Amino acid sequence: MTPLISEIEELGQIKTFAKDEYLFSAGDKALGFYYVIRGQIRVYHLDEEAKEVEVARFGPGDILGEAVVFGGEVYPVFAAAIKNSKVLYFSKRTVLDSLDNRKISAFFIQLLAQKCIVLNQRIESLFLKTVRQRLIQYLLSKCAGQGKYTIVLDIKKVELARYLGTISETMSRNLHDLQAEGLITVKGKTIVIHDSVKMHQAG
Amino acid sequence: MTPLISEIEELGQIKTFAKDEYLFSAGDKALGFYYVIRGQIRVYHLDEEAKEVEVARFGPGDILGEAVVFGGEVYPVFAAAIKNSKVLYFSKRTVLDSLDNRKISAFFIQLLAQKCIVLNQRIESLFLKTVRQRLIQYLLSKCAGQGKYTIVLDIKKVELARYLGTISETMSRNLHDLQAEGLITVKGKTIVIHDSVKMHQAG
DNA sequence: ATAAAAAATTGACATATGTCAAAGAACAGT
DNA sequence: ACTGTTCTTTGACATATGTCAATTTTTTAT
Repeated sequence: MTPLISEIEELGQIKTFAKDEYLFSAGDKALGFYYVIRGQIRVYHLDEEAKEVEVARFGPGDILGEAVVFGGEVYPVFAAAIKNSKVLYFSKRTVLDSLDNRKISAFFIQLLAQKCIVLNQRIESLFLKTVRQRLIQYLLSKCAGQGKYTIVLDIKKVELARYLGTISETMSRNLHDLQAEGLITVKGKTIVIHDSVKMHQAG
Repeated sequence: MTPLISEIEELGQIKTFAKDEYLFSAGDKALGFYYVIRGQIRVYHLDEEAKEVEVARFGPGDILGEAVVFGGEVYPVFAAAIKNSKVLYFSKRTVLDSLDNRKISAFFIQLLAQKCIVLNQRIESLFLKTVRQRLIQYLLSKCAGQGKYTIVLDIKKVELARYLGTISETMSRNLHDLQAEGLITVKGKTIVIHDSVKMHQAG
């Protein structure tokens, strides 16, 4: 989620993509990037057996492709809409020509810097050895402070599993264990954390 | 490795750090970042048992701390020199005041964008299931094209193991296996890849 | 050269995790 | 409400990996 500033909004042009339509393909020259207004974008690449492996998903308020536009040559992945989507498209030329504007350049510097920080956190959490630890950390990251919290997952559990670097079966078992230990209550997509402090200790 | 441009070099001030001296500590306000001229900087954080966990290492030509300066508030980690080191220090104020200069802002945008790309690649490689796959990918990344290659590790094997998200024992066994399969020859820090194509297939 | 310290390898072993398969639960469309 | 589809959970099982401990190799210092 990144709110745009008006100076930048003006640079973009509105585009719409129907469900399953491509924004770009791997290998395409990176000529522009996208701000999602409405809908959802799936980013994936193909493995050896030409099977799609999802690497990220972007929704309203997210920006995608900017790192490649500013720091690379060609998109390394595919991007396709999974719902009818509305986006703001920013062409590389237009944006580069606007970097004289201090507000605009500062915006992108901050945007990219924050992305770096998030990516670094992601890497660190992948270094946590067990799925249990990664799962606990993820759940705790969804609630601030201490006490009791209710989390409602906004993604499918398969997707959460992938995000945590595992598969749904293993995650399911870990959720089950945490529940058996009395740390959480799971009901469909709703997860109640009974005590975030105890939860943290259990990691 | 990032070569500086003269406009930016002028903004920095030379500082030296003795072996084991701190550049900054976790929790410190992020008031500036560093370009390493000579020496080596260890970046780490402390786990629950107050044990140091290294997360990165920076050498000549590397820039550290810039993402936090541009996109955060406080350093999330510790940084200390592991050799006597010479660096260029850039204060946040000085750099922010210089973003009117198009060349300077473009430099940082590209720098951060490329870092994002590298971090994304890192995340993707951590998603490769087995240590074997990650090791093979790492070795292949060290040699371009196809054919026979000789790699000389410039880091300790424990460090490479950590980088790959594993421990030295497991890496050692995997190197042994690859050698037994005739794919590589290991002699100390020197690793010879006999055929990068076969190597790739073995992943 | 020799001794001491650090790094790397190897073995034995427990276990968390992925794979395969099947059963249950939640969901969407008619 | 019913039916087909998708998502989730559970079980049985093989295995890659981390842990602990011992040994060998390499590096460093005297």
